[in-house]
Amino acid sequence: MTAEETTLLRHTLTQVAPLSDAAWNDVQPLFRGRMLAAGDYFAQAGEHPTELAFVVEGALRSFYRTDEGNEYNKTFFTRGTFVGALAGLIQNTETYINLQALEASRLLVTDYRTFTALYNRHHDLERIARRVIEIEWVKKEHRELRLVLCSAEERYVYFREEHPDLELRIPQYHIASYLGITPVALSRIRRRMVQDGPSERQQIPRTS
Amino acid sequence: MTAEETTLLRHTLTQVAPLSDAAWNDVQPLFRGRMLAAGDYFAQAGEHPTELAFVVEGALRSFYRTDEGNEYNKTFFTRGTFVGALAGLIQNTETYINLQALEASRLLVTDYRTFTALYNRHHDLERIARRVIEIEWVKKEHRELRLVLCSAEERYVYFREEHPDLELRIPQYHIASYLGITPVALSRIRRRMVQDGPSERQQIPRTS
DNA sequence: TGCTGTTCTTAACCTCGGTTAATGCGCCCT
DNA sequence: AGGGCGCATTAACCGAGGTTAAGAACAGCA
Repeated sequence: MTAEETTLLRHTLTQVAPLSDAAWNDVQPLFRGRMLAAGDYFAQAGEHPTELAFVVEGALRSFYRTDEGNEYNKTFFTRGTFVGALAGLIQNTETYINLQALEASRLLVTDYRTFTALYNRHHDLERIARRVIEIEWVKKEHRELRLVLCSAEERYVYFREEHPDLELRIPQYHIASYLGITPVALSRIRRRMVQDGPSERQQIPRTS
Repeated sequence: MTAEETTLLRHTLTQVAPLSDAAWNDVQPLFRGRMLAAGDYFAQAGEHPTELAFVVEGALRSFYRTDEGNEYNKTFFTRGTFVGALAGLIQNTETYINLQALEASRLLVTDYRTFTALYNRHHDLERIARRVIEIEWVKKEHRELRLVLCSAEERYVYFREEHPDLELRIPQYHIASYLGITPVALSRIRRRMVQDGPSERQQIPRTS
């Protein structure tokens, strides 16, 4: 773990709510650096997840795989975000979500139970955790509204605004899966957009 | 506020995580009873929300209204649940969500800022808040998966399992809106189901 | 009793996205 | 150079759900 990496982690935590030096001194040694190659899994459906990570470099996706083997990309994770099989960690159950590196990625990894145990000693840390999950909840609400109220083309435009860097780094079928459509449909949409120009879209409140 | 009402509130909080008597003694006086008639609003889009409520009796819906006046029912709230324009409360901004009573409803209402200020004095209260929002996050994840991976018919079946009491109490167009379809489509689905019997459905992990 | 408003149903037509399959393109390998 | 592979595109067809509009059932009420 380089100084730059821990600084990014500390900075990210502090941005959410104040973090005391005492809490940080307990938090910092819990994390270990880890490299993932493209295609490597950080968590797999059916496993009981135990780890939480912070992305320093690279990109990951969380996805759900149906019984028939279809995949739905739920979220993309890039530099400065936390990644983990949250539902499994929170409920202390097996996860049904897969977490996979889309490219070579650098993570800071901690044991989730050990981390949350610190909440007892450091109230400020639990406050940060509360704020983080609240913010994530709001993001989920926005995503829900887009899924229901926006066309696939509108969702595609939003994706490009949300992840301007990602579009060129990952294959289009991953983007299609994130939008909840097939690669064929995304290709049609892209053609329509270059021919006719992007059409007007619903104003769904923005995250951040 | 009757004793039965405060008992339900305390019981609901305690189920999430331990609640000290000291914290409860500070929490309890913050809440005031309020009745809503069917159709009354607890929060309206464009307002800056300040209140959080606990449903003791009745039913409410949260919904988003598009620029064209179309409504999408995001959630139903019934006895024993918390209701509020969460995104607005959390981010201290105007809300884009409406909260409306679907039938005569009894709420216990508190000022959100006053309530969250208690987190400073009572760590256990902030823990409960963290757990509550975590659980809500998991519910949102499940809803997202259903929206993307399940057909309208499958979502309808899930709705009936999730709210077995509600189906008979509220008009079908509210259910259709919750499912993200039109009343016409729901009517078609209902006919298909009584004729052919409900079809097989995707196994999306259950909430609760 | 009839009028009115609300909700649900049904039918006819249309659109968007799914499905399947063929084609093309770039890239890696030997 | 040639073969193979992964990915994007395109076309043809299909089906779920949207749209519009017309009835049916029912309740409230003068």
